Amino acid sequence: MGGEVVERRDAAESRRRILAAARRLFGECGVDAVSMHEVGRAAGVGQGTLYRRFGHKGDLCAALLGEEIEVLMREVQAREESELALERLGWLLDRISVFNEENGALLGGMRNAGDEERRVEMYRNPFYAWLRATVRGMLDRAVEEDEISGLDAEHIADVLLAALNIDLYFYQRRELGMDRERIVASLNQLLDGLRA
Amino acid sequence: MGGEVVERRDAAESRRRILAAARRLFGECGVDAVSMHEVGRAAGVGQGTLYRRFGHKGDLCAALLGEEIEVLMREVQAREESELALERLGWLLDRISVFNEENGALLGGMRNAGDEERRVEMYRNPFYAWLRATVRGMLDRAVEEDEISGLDAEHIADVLLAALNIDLYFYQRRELGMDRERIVASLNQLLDGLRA
DNA sequence: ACTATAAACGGACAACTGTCCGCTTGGCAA
DNA sequence: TTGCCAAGCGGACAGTTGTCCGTTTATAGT
Repeated sequence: MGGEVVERRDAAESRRRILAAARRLFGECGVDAVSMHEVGRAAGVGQGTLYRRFGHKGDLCAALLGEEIEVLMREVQAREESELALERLGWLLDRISVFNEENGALLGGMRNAGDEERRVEMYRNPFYAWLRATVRGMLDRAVEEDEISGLDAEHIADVLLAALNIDLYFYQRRELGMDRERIVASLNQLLDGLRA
Repeated sequence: MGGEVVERRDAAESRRRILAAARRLFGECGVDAVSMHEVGRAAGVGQGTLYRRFGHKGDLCAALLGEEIEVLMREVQAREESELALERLGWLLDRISVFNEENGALLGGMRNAGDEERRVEMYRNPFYAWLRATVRGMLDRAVEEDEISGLDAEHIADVLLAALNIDLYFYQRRELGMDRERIVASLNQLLDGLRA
């Protein structure tokens, strides 16, 4: 196992240049206004090289989010076992809304998809899988500790995350004028309803 | 008011031909495998004509769904006032899951989007707006009648609909192996938690 | 019937995505 | 050091989306 072959030096350099160029261009012009060709040109690599590393713009966004995601994961792990599971879950939902506020552009970039395969790919993404497993774990724990009862934790984990998906979130924030606190509070009320 | 100018005869004929061609091609090859140019060619109209009527493939899918949507709307209206609001809502969620099963391909086509504008457009779509208003109305009614209490109906309406969005639905059905009944039952449990 | 004109038409075109493939090169083994 | 070759590279290219604009046509008014 662990057949991980190390990346060749030129390949690592290309990856670094691509990510740097993408970070700069996305920041300056917005994700949607930058084409993959522009990223390649700015990074000084050809299309083949670009697409070899990142199959599409969403991959690039996901890679750029990597660092932020690790911060989030560490914060979650640091809280482990420190309080009631349901309170930790409430905190996580709040934290995800903050993540949305801070990383909306890249999260949005990950959701651009031209066919069903791409759209479903979102849910297979390791970040989503981790969130899903984490939320589900908290729900399971809350059931074990008799904080709540009678729910399908696997399904409800998806429901809670769907409620915070970036497209809906932006729509609610910008077009419906809801604020972050209201959205989080409403989800917490929903969880409260499950209290045993 | 009602400044509705009638569609010119040639325009109406084009629309008819486009919808017929799209219905056939989407049915035969799947929405994603058919390009807008192919639809135009099959319909015997140019690109200009095609895009004049339907700004993008999602519009075309929405138009093809029109009839099914009207059936759904009439069914909902027929149930009006016939029972407790919360039961009507439970029924509607079940009905939406059936709609997903039957119209997944076209619903999916409406979600293909290459930028944020397009992604948010989904929520402005009249069908979504109607669903949203309907679910919210049922929740408001349930609060009035003291069936439930303490919830943000406007927000929860979006949550319930997000829980049934076609991408998540397909993922749960096909990759997680959940069945329709389980998904609907879990949402109903969630609603039960809100009972006063 | 005739004319004016707004609406509709169609296809060329520009931009973007993603793939393919022949050339180049880093790194290992002899 | 040399030679090998898998990995990497780049840019041409095919397919798609969506726009633009010169031409045609339905229809209302005379």
